[in-house]
Formats: sequence, C-alpha cells, structure tokens
Amino acid sequence: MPELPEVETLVRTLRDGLPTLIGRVVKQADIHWSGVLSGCSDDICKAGLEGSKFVSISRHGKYLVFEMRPQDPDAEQIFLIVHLRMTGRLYLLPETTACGRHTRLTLQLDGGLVLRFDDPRKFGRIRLVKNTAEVLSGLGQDALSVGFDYFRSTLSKRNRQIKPLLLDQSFIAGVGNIYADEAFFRARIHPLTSSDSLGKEDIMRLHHAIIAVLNEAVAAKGANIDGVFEEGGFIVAVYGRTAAACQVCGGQIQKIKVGQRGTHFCPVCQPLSDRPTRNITG
DNA sequence: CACTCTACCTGTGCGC
DNA sequence: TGCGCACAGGTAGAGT
Repeated sequence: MPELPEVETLVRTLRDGLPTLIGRVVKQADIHWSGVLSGCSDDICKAGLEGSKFVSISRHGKYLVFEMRPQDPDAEQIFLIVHLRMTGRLYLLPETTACGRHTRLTLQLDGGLVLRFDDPRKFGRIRLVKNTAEVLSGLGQDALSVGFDYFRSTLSKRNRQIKPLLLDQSFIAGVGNIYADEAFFRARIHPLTSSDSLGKEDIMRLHHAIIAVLNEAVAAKGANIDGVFEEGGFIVAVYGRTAAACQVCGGQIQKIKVGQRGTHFCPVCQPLSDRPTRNITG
C-alpha cells in the first residue's frame, strides 16, 4: 500500500515525467463512483475541476496536493487533495486508454491525456478545498524532515506503545505499517516498547532509521513487496517476511499484532525490555 | 484530552 | 471445482 515513498514517487512522476501533468487543463471530470469524493457533491466537484489547470503538485505525509487555477481569473484558487489509502492508484495516460474495472474518477485533459484514479477497495478519497489546511492542519510534521527535538520530546511525554504512536499521523505524517516495521528493525527497537521508556540513544537511532528508510525507499522509487506493492525497488527486511531468516542474525522473523496491525520483527535483534536498550551495540 | 476500537471495502488465498 | 471465510490496513468517527 502506498506510504510516503510511493506518494513522493508519484508526485515526481506526475510533475517531472514526460508527459507532465503540470499545465494540463481539465476538459471534463467523470465521476464513476460518488463515494470517492469527500466533502462535496459530484456537481460541485465537476464544476470546480472543469476548466481548471494543474499548477503545482506536492504532498504532505501520504496526502497528494494538486494546486489548481480556475479558468476564471476572479475565481478562488482550489486544491485537489488525494489520499490513495491502501489500493488507490493515479495514472496519467493517453486519452485512448480504456477505463479499468476499478476506475473511480477520470479527468479528461487537454493534450490528449487523462488522469485516472483507480481503487479496487474504494478506500481512497478525493477532496476539493479552497485551503489545504482544511485537510492538512491535523497532520504532524512530514516524516522525511521531522525534527529530532520534537520527535524526542513527544516520545518522552507520551506513554504509548511506540508503533501505534509512529503510525499516528497527527504526530508524524507519512509512516505506514510497512516502513514502521522496517524502521524499528533498523533501530533494533521492539514495536511494543513504551515510548517514554526509550533512552536518548534509542530515540536517536529510531529518528535516524525512519528518515534513512524513507529516503532509501524514495531513491528506489518505492517498495517492492510480492503481492502488495511491486512498482518500486526497495526490498523490505521484515515486513511480510514471517518465519524467514533475519538478515542480520539469522533468527526467525515473528509476526504479532500491535494496535490491531500485523507487525513483523526479529525477536533477537529487537528484544523487549523495560529498560532502554541503549546498551545494545553493533 | 488521550487513547482505543470499529466501520469502511474487496481481492486474495486458504481449508474443506 | 467451488464455496465460505479470514485477512490485509489508513483513516474518520464513535466509544471509553
């Protein structure tokens, strides 16, 4: 499922790729399933999109942000905000490409292109807003650039299992289930560890691991996991590798539930203790 | 306020 | 072969 690196890859593809989405004008918006829209009706959405031009593309956490300039110069600026959730995909395609079985929205563009949103599980959502804060204000700092002092002070103040906290988008935006498991493995931290029991060394390792894992995955254009997300080249060490050999110690990767989420870790490399694990080296 | 739990969805893979 | 079922999980919103 798309997390920060996959969303960042999509931003770069649509913005810098050939063809680019930047500068394209929406000729017609076709909503194939109304449920994909959040907070506005089909008609309002169509009216807002049709005639508008894509001006810029960015993201915060896992949210894609498309800045749109309406045809009418007096009209208010609008932003198209897309969340892919688990199975959502966006494609910029030639207009001759047929809709798929799971196409939820098609934007017909000038230049012989279409922007198509496909989502088999119907979890993904699209919003049209005048101000990005309507959607993004509840999010924490973007995970790729989260500050260490903020990270450390939040962990110390909270008394919560570290994994659900890391997945809390109001704390840090962009980390999902896959990269959380990868970051804990690298930092040698058990996902059930209480956040306020981590020492400064642990927190430094975790902070570094999150940013390193995400940066590597961005460089690889996303993850490559059999049957889950195969577009990129980033190979996971623990996610979905239940019972496989740990690549560091040869121990067996375990799967448990943490906060209702499937969680993969190496019980040897990531021991659970009440004390900070700062004495573990290597 | 802080945290936890459930609903939302459907393709996949398994056991029988 | 085909049926039923558990499972996957990000987020909103309800519950504790």
